[in-house]
Amino acid sequence: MPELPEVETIRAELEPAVTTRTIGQAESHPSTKFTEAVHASGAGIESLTRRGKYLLFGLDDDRELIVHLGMTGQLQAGAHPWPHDDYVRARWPLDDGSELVYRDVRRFGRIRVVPAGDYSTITTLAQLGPEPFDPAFTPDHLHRAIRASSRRIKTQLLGQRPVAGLGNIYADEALWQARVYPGARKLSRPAAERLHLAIVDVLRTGIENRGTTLRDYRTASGEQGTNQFSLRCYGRSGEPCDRCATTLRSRDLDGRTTTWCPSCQHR
DNA sequence: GTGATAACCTGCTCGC
DNA sequence: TGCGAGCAGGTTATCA
Repeated sequence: MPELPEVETIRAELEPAVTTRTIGQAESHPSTKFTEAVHASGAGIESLTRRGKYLLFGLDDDRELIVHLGMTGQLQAGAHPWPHDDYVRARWPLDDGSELVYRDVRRFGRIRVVPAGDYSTITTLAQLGPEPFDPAFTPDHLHRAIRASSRRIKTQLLGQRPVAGLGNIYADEALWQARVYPGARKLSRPAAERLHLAIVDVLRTGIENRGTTLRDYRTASGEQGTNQFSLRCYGRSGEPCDRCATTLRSRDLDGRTTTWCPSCQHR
């Protein structure tokens, strides 16, 4: 389940392998989620950046190849990234003899090719909140963004509008660290300041640990991340809270399994 | 426009 | 051992 730290880790590893390379005749899985991969054939790759959980390959013909990894997406580049198994959804051969390969078991990912900067057909990307490490992401911004909706705080965070890049793992971790109840619909100013700090901290730690590998996630070089050993809330239902020893609970919140401490994160 | 919910998708785990 | 049900969850579409 690649979130911002996982996508950033993959981006940083892929960047030197793909920038300045020219794409040959690409291949894609027939699902409409992936068929646009072939539209990048013949283009040169000028840059590889990230926005939230999206990878943006800047092409030399004023277009962008956009890849979202969904739940189980993996990207690797090299001479022989993967054998041709049933889960490879796209291949982009590169002019140095290597290839960029996208593999996605559950097919929740998406590949698009759009005019550079035109995200009008990718709603989530077009309406993405600020990057967590951008000066525009402030406690005040977070406070105002949360107040603008009556939805649960965790649901809003997963919606990518208050801040870009959070998924279920890092949202649970940040809310635990900030002592904010995930099902709350209002956020006080002091709580917004704690949550702002926590979001930045858990994502920065996640990047330093090269992501969280629970099942499918691998870096672009095929290695596991190590952030799973730093998790203090997500996936620990039934275990004692690191802060107060109260047993952590989990429940379904708007369709997402949510873990929290009923004592530290009181309603 | 907003909020809630279903659907997509497949490997894995668990209970029988 | 084998089978079926349920679960995991990011994004999009649909409906109220």
